[in-house]
Amino acid sequence: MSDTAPRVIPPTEALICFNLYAASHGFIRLYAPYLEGIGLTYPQFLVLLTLRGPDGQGQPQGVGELGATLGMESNTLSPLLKRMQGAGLVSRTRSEQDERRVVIALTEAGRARAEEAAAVPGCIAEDTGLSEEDYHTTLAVLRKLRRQIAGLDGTNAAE
Amino acid sequence: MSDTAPRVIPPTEALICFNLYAASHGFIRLYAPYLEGIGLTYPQFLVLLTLRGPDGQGQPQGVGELGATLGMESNTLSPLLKRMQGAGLVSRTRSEQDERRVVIALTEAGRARAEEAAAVPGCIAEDTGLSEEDYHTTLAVLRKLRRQIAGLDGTNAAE
DNA sequence: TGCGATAAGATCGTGCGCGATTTAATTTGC
DNA sequence: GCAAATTAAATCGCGCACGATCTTATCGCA
Repeated sequence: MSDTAPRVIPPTEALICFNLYAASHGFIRLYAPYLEGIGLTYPQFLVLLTLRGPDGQGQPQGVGELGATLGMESNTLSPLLKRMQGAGLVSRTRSEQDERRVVIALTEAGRARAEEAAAVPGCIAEDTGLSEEDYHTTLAVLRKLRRQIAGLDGTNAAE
Repeated sequence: MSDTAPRVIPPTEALICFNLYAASHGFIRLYAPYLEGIGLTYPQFLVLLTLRGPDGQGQPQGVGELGATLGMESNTLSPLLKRMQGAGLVSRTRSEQDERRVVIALTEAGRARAEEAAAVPGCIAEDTGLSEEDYHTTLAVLRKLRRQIAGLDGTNAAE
């Protein structure tokens, strides 16, 4: 039984990046059963929430805007959005003002699905049993960390 | 210019899981140029660090132990380790005591590469400009979070 | 007005993650 | 001592991530 516990502390445990990596995947595993229940993958869930907007009044947006919000690029989003279109959740239409742009909008089914999706984080929060205070501290630490590393990777060097 | 900034705060920003997701991928992007320089992917880097051990005196271990440390399973590790074997970094040998087990050991080249890998986190830490204090707070928050969600996903229900 | 530069998406190849299944070896129960 | 249950790893399929490249549309500017 206690053979499962590692003899020494693995070196990865001291790294912020590994703890982020492990925590992120851990959280996605928590979401999995809920998302599977409504037929979404985790990134699709994020896209749906973004299109829905904070108050359920989100507007259609281009692939690029969506990507800027979520930290994804067209090489990830294009196939993902095509799958979501195939599932009847979003529409993809070329902008008439700028034929390069593809505007993504929720379909009726997509809007309904987004409502279901919006309820999931609450369930997870309950599961984790994280206190209100811990929640806010954690969020603050993570957002500070993200700001710290934003535009540090060569892209977005200037603002 | 300021058109890039979102008009409203995206709902995903309020989620711990998205902030973990974004920060994790952000960090991996920071590591990328360094790891590319030594011919490693990020998960391969983690495997190499784990095998190296905290003091460079790590011992060979089974696929399962490696997976328990890194939060991966054989469906991820098996092909990954085969690629690392192909690159001459590790050896994969069936245990004689238990023929089900496959023991992973660093080759000489692997040990050398692990030393290079062990130097990378220091470079990143410099890049980020994170203070000693912030580093420890962040690490503490993340490890607490991981403990909070560990064994909450149905697997590992009991200890 | 026309042409080079830039920008928005799409496509392709490779390598993870992970659910589901398979194969093979060990342990357990009788 | 042997069949059933358990365990370790591998395999398969699909969906991200992401670097690199391609296509097409718009912009800049002489």
